[in-house]
Amino acid sequence: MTVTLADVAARAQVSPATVSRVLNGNYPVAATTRERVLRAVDELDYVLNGPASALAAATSDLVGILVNDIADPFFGIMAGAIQSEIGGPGGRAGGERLAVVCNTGGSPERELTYLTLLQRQRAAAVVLTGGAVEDAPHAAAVAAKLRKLADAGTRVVLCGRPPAPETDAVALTFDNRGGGKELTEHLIGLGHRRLGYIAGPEERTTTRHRLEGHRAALAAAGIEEDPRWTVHGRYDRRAGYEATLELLRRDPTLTAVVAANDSVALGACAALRESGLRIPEDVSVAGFDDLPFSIDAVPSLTTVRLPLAEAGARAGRIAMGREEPPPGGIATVRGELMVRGSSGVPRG
Amino acid sequence: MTVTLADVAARAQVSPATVSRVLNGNYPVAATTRERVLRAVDELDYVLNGPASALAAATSDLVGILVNDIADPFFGIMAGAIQSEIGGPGGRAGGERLAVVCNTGGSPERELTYLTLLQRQRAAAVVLTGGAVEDAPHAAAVAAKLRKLADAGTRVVLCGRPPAPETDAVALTFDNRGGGKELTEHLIGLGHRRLGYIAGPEERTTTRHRLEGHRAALAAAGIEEDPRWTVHGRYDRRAGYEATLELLRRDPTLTAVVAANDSVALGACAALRESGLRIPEDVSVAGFDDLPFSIDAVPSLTTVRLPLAEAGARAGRIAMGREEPPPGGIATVRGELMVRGSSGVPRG
DNA sequence: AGCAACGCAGCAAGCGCTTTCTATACAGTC
DNA sequence: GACTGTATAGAAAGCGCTTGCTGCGTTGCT
Repeated sequence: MTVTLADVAARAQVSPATVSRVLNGNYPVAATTRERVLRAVDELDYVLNGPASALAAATSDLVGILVNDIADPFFGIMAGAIQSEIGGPGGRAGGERLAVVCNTGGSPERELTYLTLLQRQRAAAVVLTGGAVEDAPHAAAVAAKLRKLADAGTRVVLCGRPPAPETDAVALTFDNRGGGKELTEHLIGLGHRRLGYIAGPEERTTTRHRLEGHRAALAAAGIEEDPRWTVHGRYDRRAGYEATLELLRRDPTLTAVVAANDSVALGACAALRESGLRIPEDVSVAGFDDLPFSIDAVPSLTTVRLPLAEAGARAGRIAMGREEPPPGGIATVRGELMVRGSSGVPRG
Repeated sequence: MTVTLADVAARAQVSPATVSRVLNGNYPVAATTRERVLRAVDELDYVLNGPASALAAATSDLVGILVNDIADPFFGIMAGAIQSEIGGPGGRAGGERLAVVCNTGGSPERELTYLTLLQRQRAAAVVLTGGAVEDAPHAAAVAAKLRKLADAGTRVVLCGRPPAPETDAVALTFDNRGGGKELTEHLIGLGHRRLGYIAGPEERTTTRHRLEGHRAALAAAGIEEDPRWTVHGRYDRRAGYEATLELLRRDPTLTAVVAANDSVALGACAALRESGLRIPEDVSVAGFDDLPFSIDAVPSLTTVRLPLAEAGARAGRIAMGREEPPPGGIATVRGELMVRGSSGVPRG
């Protein structure tokens, strides 16, 4: 039925071992033999049996990329960059690896299950992207899994995710705290004193870090924060829309709204506009991430640019062992404040 | 080093065969024995060896999803929906399958390579999303691959992609032609007579179909199209921006710009605005797809909504054999015209 | 010319699992 | 009490590939 190595060997009049060596190219094979084998492979339209090969060699060419939300360009951009470095088809690398992205949907259980599935497949490497959930038991479970993966020879790297303690996974962390601080400092510098903050889901590290940065900036400026100024929600436009309405209800005198990310900011803009408020004349808005669409918002969004593609590419190279991990296994990737039209001097 | 089935068997004082049967649950095993085995699995923290299992059983639990651009929500939304139905961790389905998305970047070679890689892994199913490239040799190569995959027992389904002739792959096709026609009819109905069209890459089926719909509408209204009114570019905002500038240069009297998709439309809006033109007073703009951000554009985008998530979910179910394929293996999924603020009556 | 060294190919032993077939044990039946 | 039937567990034969080791023919050296 299906063509096997042995069939190719028979056709090329060599032993299976030789065919295997030609295919893997890590053993000297005479040029003429090689050619004969290659011809046979071609003629028989042979396709290597991945599982068999993985079993015998005790390694596979699978590389997993875990993302929280595949429909979100934040992850898509990172995943694409990682994948392009992993090799995969068309990547810069030589060997053909199957770089696959797994969508956890932000669910801790799915994250764990995917890790198990990848462990089961004896993945060559795993890259986890985006913020982690701040649940101690879950964090411990993930750490344990990562340790086990590493033990089994799987390279683990975290991209845009805080380091995992008790683990020697390489981590490329975004400086969410610093970015958040800078962003709010910018608004304060413009004269804002009453700033609403639309945070992400409570339990995520990213949420907490950005919020901490925001608060640090307020504190540094001697602004006392009103608890009513912070609303939590999901990382999407809808949440931004609703949260903004809520903020406006709580305190109509706010002059700025800082959003957890750009999508949320877009929702905030919509809500403000529908409430008859001009941006930035009446209320300034700021986002985070600088996704491609942010510059097209009207007015264009003041935000913090995260080098998603660069970080992803680097993570990919590290996962492939083509770049040295940063000293200590941890690197912080900084964002860059992008001041655009959505932020301005407050009225009055 | 690593725990194997035999280790578990030894610990549970049963044969490896029994352990395998407990794990696969398709053979009667006494409750007490089962429990003993399960306990051993737990105690040893055993993880099945995927490749070995795939080799022995001649099937794997991998399901591949091919997308053209993982950073584009158009694909992200579909992929997410497919994945959630595939089962994967947390999906509705029972068995745990590893649903993985592969990013072809729109490159025909990568598409082929990924298919080979999936074939090599003996994937259980493969879903190809998005438009295909209209290159005869490549189409033939893909068709051949798909046939081979199907022969090997892999279920193949196309989602948002035209049917593959000479293949019995199930196809859920978007009615790009109909949507394009309806969109342009809407603009014509508003009084537009000079409409620019920013098309996608020339060689893509999606591009051609949408453009055909546009032209059909023009023809039906007796509007003779000026070749200068069509510009081709990539499916991103940048292309939309540049193409719009080009269109304006070629014919400053255009009263409407129809874009290949929403991202392109966003770029078009930016270019128009920078050229001092108001939307829709001076120029109307229309997109396609109705991605989440489209409603947030200012003015919000008139576009054609494609039921991406629904189609993806259906494709996923079909791929898993949990839903009957449509009669004839081909179904057309229609879009819905969303009239919003970016289109209006032309000036004058 | 003689011996070591080398290059290249084959043998064969697994890799860890699934599954067919067989064996055992018990319960039910006449 | 011998016999058949049913339920459950085990033995063993691979699945298709990789790789350490062996073997042989040839080249290089003295």
